[in-house]
Amino acid sequence: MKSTDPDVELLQAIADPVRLSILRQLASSPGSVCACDFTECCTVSQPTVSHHLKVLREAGAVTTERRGTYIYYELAPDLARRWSGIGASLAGLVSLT
Amino acid sequence: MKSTDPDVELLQAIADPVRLSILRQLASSPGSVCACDFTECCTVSQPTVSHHLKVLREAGAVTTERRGTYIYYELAPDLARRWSGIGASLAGLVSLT
DNA sequence: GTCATATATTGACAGTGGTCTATATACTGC
DNA sequence: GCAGTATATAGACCACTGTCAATATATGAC
Repeated sequence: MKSTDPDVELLQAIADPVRLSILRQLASSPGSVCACDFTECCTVSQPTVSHHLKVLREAGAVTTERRGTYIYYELAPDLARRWSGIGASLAGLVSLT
Repeated sequence: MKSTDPDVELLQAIADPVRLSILRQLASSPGSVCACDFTECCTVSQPTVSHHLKVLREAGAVTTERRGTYIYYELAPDLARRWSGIGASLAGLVSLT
């Protein structure tokens, strides 16, 4: 289905139950979250979590930062803007934070 | 991948290039759009368009109205609100139209 | 260097989903 | 009733994707 369209790519990244859980956990956490914390919330194996994180990273939905052995994840700074942009093209949404 | 979660269902419905095109065409059209008008914009066959419209309908993204032989599609009235709700749970978006 | 732990990659499998052709259904007008 | 057109459904095919176990890589402590 080759997307090539970054909007579609972002939407496809978000449109998965595990990845949506990950993003919501990131959104509800004050700072960044260690990759090891996602395993418990999603009932999937560590490689599967790693795979989903990669998808989110490549879609530009999250950013990472290594601190020693651990890797910490955050929502991408422009995620809100991209979301608003797609929403505006769909339903005339006015938005902003 | 059984979604069961209506948010995931809506996102999966939107996260397809053909369906996103359909939604954008609906958003940019003043009134409702005849189903027959989607075939040209998307370069897919009529049954494929019908399939995508069904997915959008079942996800609650569009509503339909039959007028004679034709069936007209519109964006669902609560699509903007649902979009905002998901965005708020993801990135603290404030939105509204 | 070795060991332990955190994360990523590989490779395989099963299920899902988008697409088509062919066919069926729904509606209008005669 | 029949004919024509718009939309939907059925069934098949192929590609993609989510999942896992096994393995590899990376980092820190020693």
